[in-house]
Amino acid sequence: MAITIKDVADAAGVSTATVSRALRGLPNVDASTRERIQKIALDLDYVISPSASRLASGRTGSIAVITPYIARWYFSTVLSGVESVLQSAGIDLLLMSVSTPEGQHRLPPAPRLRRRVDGALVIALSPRDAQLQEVLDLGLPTSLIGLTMPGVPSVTIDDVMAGRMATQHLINLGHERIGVITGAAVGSPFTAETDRYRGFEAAMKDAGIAIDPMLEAYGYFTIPGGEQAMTALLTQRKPPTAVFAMSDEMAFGAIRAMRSHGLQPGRDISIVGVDGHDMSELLDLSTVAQPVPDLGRIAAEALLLQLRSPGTESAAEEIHLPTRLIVRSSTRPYAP
Amino acid sequence: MAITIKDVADAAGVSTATVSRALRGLPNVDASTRERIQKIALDLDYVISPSASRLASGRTGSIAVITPYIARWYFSTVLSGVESVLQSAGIDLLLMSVSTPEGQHRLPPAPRLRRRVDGALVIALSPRDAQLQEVLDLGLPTSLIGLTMPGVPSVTIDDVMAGRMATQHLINLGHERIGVITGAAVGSPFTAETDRYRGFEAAMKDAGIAIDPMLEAYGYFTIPGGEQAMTALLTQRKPPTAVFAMSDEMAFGAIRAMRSHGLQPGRDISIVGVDGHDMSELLDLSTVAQPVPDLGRIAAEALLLQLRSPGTESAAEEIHLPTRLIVRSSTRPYAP
DNA sequence: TTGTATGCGTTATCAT
DNA sequence: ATGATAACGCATACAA
Repeated sequence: MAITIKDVADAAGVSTATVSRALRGLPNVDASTRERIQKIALDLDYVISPSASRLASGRTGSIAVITPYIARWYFSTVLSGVESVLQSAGIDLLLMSVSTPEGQHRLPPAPRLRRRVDGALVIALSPRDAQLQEVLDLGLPTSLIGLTMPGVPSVTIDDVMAGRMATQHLINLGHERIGVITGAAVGSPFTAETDRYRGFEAAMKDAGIAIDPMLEAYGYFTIPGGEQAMTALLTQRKPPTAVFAMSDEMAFGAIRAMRSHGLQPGRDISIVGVDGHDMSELLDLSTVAQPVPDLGRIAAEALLLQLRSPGTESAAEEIHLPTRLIVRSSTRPYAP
Repeated sequence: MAITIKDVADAAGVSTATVSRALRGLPNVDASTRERIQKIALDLDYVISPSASRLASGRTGSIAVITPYIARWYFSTVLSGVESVLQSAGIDLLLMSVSTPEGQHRLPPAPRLRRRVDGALVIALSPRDAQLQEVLDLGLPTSLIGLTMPGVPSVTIDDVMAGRMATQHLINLGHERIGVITGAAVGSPFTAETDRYRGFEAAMKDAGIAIDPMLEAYGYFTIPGGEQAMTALLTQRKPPTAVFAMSDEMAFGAIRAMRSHGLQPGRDISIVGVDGHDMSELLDLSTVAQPVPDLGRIAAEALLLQLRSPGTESAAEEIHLPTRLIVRSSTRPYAP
């Protein structure tokens, strides 16, 4: 059927071993023979059989990306960053989504990884997720994106700082009744959400402003959730004059709720999000932008490095990428 | 190192052939021995070596998804549909993005496909894309999503109908000066864009309304592009009273342009898009919604079917999924 | 129903 | 620098 390494070897009058070495750029191959072999391989339209190569070498040349969502902005954007790096490196990208605690029925990821990838990249699962633990227990080289775990390499932003920046921005504008839209009730430790809340707390404390528990609402990191949360805040006796939404998508929903109530973002109530979502500019939303494609890119590069350095149990580096506050018209000075 | 089929065979007191058959659910295996083998495999924590299996069988158990973008809504949403089906089928999903005509430097997809996938799914490339042609020339079972080509199975919406529905909606509201925001200048045939334009033309013709070339603008299917296009339309001597944007994202940009000019969607100028983008509800955008996750799901299922039916050169079915008009407040009756 | 034996296409070890 | 050859782990045609 297809051309094999043997065909190339015969055509070149050398052994398959030499062809293998030549084509892979290994040393100890005469320059002229290498060149000849390369030309013949090209002429014959030879492509290596990945299965055979993998079986013989033990390496798969592919890595898995494990994510709870594919179609959401943050996740697809991380994924695009990962993909660009892996493509350049000639590594196959296996995509697998996993169920979320609430989510739909899916196969657990760990069994699907065994013997088929050299490493894994995990996007924004909860640190206490059992599935995540199973993946880590596989002992594969793994990097985390958007979450941290002790002893595991990761790439994130400084979420405490992000929460602080957003909150401080509102405080600087003179706001004191500051609401916050978080994800859900129970925040597990070490999550982005928890860290952002800590930043919120710290900024409020530094400013000497008491946190009003009535001004907290759950938005579940979705647009409808943000809308509901904001509606809840607006129907309070004393609504906030400014709101910190822990994601742009929740902020979008919040803006919608404001409009439904005849309120205008910025003019009537200030709101700031986190993400730097594509749509944030469109909606004139102030936000703490994170370099999402870079999160994916850098995590992928770190993982590749880990794969290439045999044995070197890297020091489980935690990489933090910088965020920046983008001020738009959704946040304005407090004007009673 | 790892457990092999031999270990399972020895432990069960049978041959590796029987283990292979038993574990893959092939017939001609005694029920009791199969059960015993399964239990032992489980106890031993045996997982099959994909490389070895692929090498021996010739099948890879994986399919590639080829897409020009990963982080854009349409593409990531299609991808999520594809992924759910492939995961259920136990097929590996190899993700590879390709360069667009304008796009960044990337490796051509075809060489990366050879000998490593059983089939390919292509999302919304141009029918005249050379890369697409190379992929098709590979002779792999392939399904197209969001584009059609003679002789190749595909899953799309009826784009002519989509264009017609959107336009007819505006006409029904009494509009006559109807603008249109398309992708770019040269529309290749058989593309969604061209078809949507044909639907636009047909609806206008049926209504006896002349098409004003001055009311056409290019939005390049992006938000900024849509914004520019709308700005161009608004700075005409006689701006349109309604606009058909060929994608929701271009409509989003258009809405922004309208706001910049102090105009309100629906009240001042009506606008309708195509997609049913997550954000369309948030922005109260009327749109012709397409079942995007279903496009991916159904294409994946069709491809799986094709892979399972050996030899059956399926009749290159073109599947069209239904769209539906969602009316929101961005479109209102013409009121001079 | 089960076992035997060969082939799948490389890589890597050990010679030369 | 190059060659010979034994793995690599499974699938499958053929026998039994």
